[in-house]
Amino acid sequence: MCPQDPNVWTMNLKELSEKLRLSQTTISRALNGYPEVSETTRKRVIAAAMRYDYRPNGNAARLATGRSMAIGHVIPVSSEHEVVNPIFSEFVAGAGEVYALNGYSMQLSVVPDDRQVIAYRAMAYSRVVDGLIVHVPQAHDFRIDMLNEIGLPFVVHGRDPGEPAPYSWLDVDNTGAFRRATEYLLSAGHRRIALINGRETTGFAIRRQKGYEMALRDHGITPDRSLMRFGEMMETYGHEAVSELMQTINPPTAFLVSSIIPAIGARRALADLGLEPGRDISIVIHDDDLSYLRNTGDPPMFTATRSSIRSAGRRSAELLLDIIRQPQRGPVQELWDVEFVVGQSTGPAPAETRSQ
Amino acid sequence: MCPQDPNVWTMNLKELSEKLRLSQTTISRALNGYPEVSETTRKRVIAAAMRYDYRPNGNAARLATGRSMAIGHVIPVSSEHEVVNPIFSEFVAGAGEVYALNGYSMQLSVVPDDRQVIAYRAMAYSRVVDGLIVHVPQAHDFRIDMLNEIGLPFVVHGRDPGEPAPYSWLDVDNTGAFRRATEYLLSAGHRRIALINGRETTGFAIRRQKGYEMALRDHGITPDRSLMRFGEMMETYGHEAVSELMQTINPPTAFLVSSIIPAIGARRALADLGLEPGRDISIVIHDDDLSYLRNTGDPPMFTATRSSIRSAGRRSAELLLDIIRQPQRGPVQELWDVEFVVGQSTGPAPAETRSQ
DNA sequence: CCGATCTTCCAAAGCGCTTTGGATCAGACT
DNA sequence: AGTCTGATCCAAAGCGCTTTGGAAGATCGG
Repeated sequence: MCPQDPNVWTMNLKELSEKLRLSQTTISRALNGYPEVSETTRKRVIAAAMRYDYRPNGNAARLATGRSMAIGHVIPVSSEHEVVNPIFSEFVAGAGEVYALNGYSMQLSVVPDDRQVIAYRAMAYSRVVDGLIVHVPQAHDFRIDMLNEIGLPFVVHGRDPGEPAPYSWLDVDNTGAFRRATEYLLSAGHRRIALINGRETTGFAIRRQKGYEMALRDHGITPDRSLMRFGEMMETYGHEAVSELMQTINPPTAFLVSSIIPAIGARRALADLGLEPGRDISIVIHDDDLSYLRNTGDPPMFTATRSSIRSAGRRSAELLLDIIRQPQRGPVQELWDVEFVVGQSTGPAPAETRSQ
Repeated sequence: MCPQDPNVWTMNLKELSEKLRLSQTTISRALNGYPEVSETTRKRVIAAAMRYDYRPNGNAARLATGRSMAIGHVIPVSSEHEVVNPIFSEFVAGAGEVYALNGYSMQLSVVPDDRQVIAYRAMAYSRVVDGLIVHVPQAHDFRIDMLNEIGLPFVVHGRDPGEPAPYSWLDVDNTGAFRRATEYLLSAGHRRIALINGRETTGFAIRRQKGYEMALRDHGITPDRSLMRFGEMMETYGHEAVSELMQTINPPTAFLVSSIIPAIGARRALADLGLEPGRDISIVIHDDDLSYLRNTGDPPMFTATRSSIRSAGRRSAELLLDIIRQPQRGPVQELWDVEFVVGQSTGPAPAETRSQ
């Protein structure tokens, strides 16, 4: 068999070198900006390359250099709900910008979340990527150990809540954020505050719960498991969680919601009951600043702890590229503070529950 | 310089062949399932490969075969709003499933929408992908001509509303869907129906507008440009568009909204005015069936034309892989019908405007 | 027991780049 | 004139796989 490509055809280096009566070396160097070639021939080469529409074969270059100029991302699809968390697209958009600026491309693998390790392993070992971003670390995450062992550069978005093995990560201060948010509600007189959290095993959710419980305990309140929910970031999840909680004998007067998506469901559930956030009940969200779903308004519609996930994507990519360029440097870490903004969705606790 | 990889190291084919005292040929064939090798040696090879953790170098394989086993997607970021359309992540998730099932990977390029052509060209010519998916075709789309010229397999999600050049596409019947939706509102007595559409240049938006106008004309209504809005798929866009339209002297009694995201903004704008969809005013949306933002309920919260974007991603990927496997076959096309579901967000037109 | 036919394996030639280790030549300096 | 030094350029050796075109060895009918 001929190596396929029935139609696609572009000139290769050898042919171009014959046309130009120059060696392949010179052409390669001219095009890649090496100094060993005179400016006049460089110009000549570039002109010819344009004229004949010569493009180096990426796979050959990758093999020759040992660099793939690509970064891998594994996007898990919740096997339970078939949901792909919308924060990924936003994070990936941020990271993608940085890759593009630096001549890197991005390799995506969309896999059911229970098959993630396989996907990471495949990417790492096939050497088609020079580095990886690890998304949504869990407690005692396999992937971190595996990648450390392989020795492939990687950056974790978030932190393994387990033991602090040395690895590079970028995270927001989830504990601090949710502690702050809870304190805000407490100081407004709320005592029954529900937490509509993310999936229970994720590092994010664990830290957020911790911050929430710390604030409660500081005020002498024992965290009540029945006021906490864990789940996938879906609108319906927020709707269900809030609907259920509002049907209990002693419903919460305030909600802490892990993202704007379930918060929209939460708002809908409250609207079903004729309750208006900010007047009858309070909502604080964590706002990832999704580009298509902004917490806008003046004041913003939701009181929120805010941290741009897109910026996190950008910065994670930068860190990763730095690590790739300077592998000798040890792990880098970056913890981001979270902005707290007061919006329209919070108010004082109703008097009767307040005195309770 | 050594071809980098300071840490990462896995055994290569040559070394494994020496260990096994077999030729590289035999090992390659054994691992790739060719019949010219006995079952006993195949077992031996596989066992050794596992033991020594041998993984073929992907870039070498790609160069040798001429196949990259990768599909490219170019995701545009609106340079105006910095928005990445959330339907992409859903489409890509669907396509990604199919790629994974067939041993393909996905290469993503996130670029400002005005630099798309460059990104497509780079992907196509560097031969690091075996095919491409073209997203959001515009009228007289450059990319289609370019890819046809290059001869790289591709599938367009949507159709160029310009001249019907021969190319492969998968589309939903946007015209039919919006015609149907408009007719539904007309038959409920609505006469002033607003269209909150997508970006004006996109094939989707053009076809939807066409369907909307056809239905209006069928009922003797001249389409009114002042009732149409075009914009990025953002929550705030829906909010602004509806707020503005409701402030006019003769506001619409029904809205046709291009996606659930702006529809949420629309609903918020109406809530600001104390209006309840289904009772005071009507909304019909086009529902892409986003996994994290489902139009659920019984009946669903929004009356909608529904078509799963995830399924479209899956199917587009299948079509593309078929084309790659059988390049001699001509372009394939697939037009999907759209489901129409009546939900809670529509009702009869208010009496006063009805008689108007 | 011998040629024919499978079966099983191998040596070697790519794939299209990058990079090493010179070679060549002009100009500068003794 | 002879040597040295940069400035240019080149031939050839990889990178690690796949695939071609045989070559042995085993099997078998006659």
